[in-house]
Amino acid sequence: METSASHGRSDAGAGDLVAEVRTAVGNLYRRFRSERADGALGDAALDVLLYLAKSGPQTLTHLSERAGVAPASMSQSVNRLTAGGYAVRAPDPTDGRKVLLSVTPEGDRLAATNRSHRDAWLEAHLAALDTEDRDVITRACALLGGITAS
Amino acid sequence: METSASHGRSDAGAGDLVAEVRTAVGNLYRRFRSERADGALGDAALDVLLYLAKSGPQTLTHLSERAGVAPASMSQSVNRLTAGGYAVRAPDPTDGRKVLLSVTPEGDRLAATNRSHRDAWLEAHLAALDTEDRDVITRACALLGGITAS
DNA sequence: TATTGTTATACTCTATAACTATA
DNA sequence: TATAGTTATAGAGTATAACAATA
Repeated sequence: METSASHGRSDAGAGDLVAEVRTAVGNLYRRFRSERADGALGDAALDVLLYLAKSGPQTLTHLSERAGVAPASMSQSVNRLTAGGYAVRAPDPTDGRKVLLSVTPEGDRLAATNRSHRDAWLEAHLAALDTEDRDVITRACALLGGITAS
Repeated sequence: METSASHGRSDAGAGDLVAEVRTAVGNLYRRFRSERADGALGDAALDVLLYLAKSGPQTLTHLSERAGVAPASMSQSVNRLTAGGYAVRAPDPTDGRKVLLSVTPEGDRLAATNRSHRDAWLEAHLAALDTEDRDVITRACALLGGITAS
């Protein structure tokens, strides 16, 4: 008998693979969301903070597009950052309609704390894999990233 | 120069790989959540419905463990199914403490509608890949699934 | 007019705490 | 006592609609 799953036959395997991807992605995402250093910020707000800390000031539209959410949704995630004193809004000097979000020193501190903690769990497991297995995951991320980008 | 990303070097690549996995998983998850046939049910409730329709009656505890959420959270997802007439609660004949969730004929119909629609987008993209690429994704899902299960 | 961003409002999802019922 | 499940309550995340300000 053919082992259609491991050989990846075109028609028969595609449906099953969808389920496998859904399960793996769902479980990982939920795990990510629960891996936070403290309760100061939720996952979405923390993700924005980490991005701002790494990439410098960004406009709201850019942040919302990156996260794949509506501008109004991002505005509220940003509200949680500003309410906590982790970020500030400033007008864009070249275009008065735009707002530039920047991280405060306190936001930088929180970002540093969470960056290491947030990824520690997954990083440890990935480091335990051998080079070949990590390469498989790297290539799969690239393939799946190409799909979501399309 | 070495192409460290594609070769997956042990130490240097682990941190970057975490970011790649986070990005790919986050983007896919948000895409999944937005791919619903209609507004009758949210993603979590729909996921339970599809599972029940496929696997038959299950207890609440089993459903909560499968989804990786608290029993109280699952009870409320189930409430949305029963409120919409898509599932019913019944006592377990062998243990009065347990509740068995079952799908109604209407729930079965909604499940059938959503199952095809929900997966259509990803399935089309996966089918467009060649056998080798699909195999990479299959193996990556298995590897990542092993990590979340641990 | 088009773009950028905000607030108002409502819904889903999830968690913890407190409770009931059964084993 | 321990297990299975529920309700109450609260917070995060998201969306749409309506709005203001700037280009």
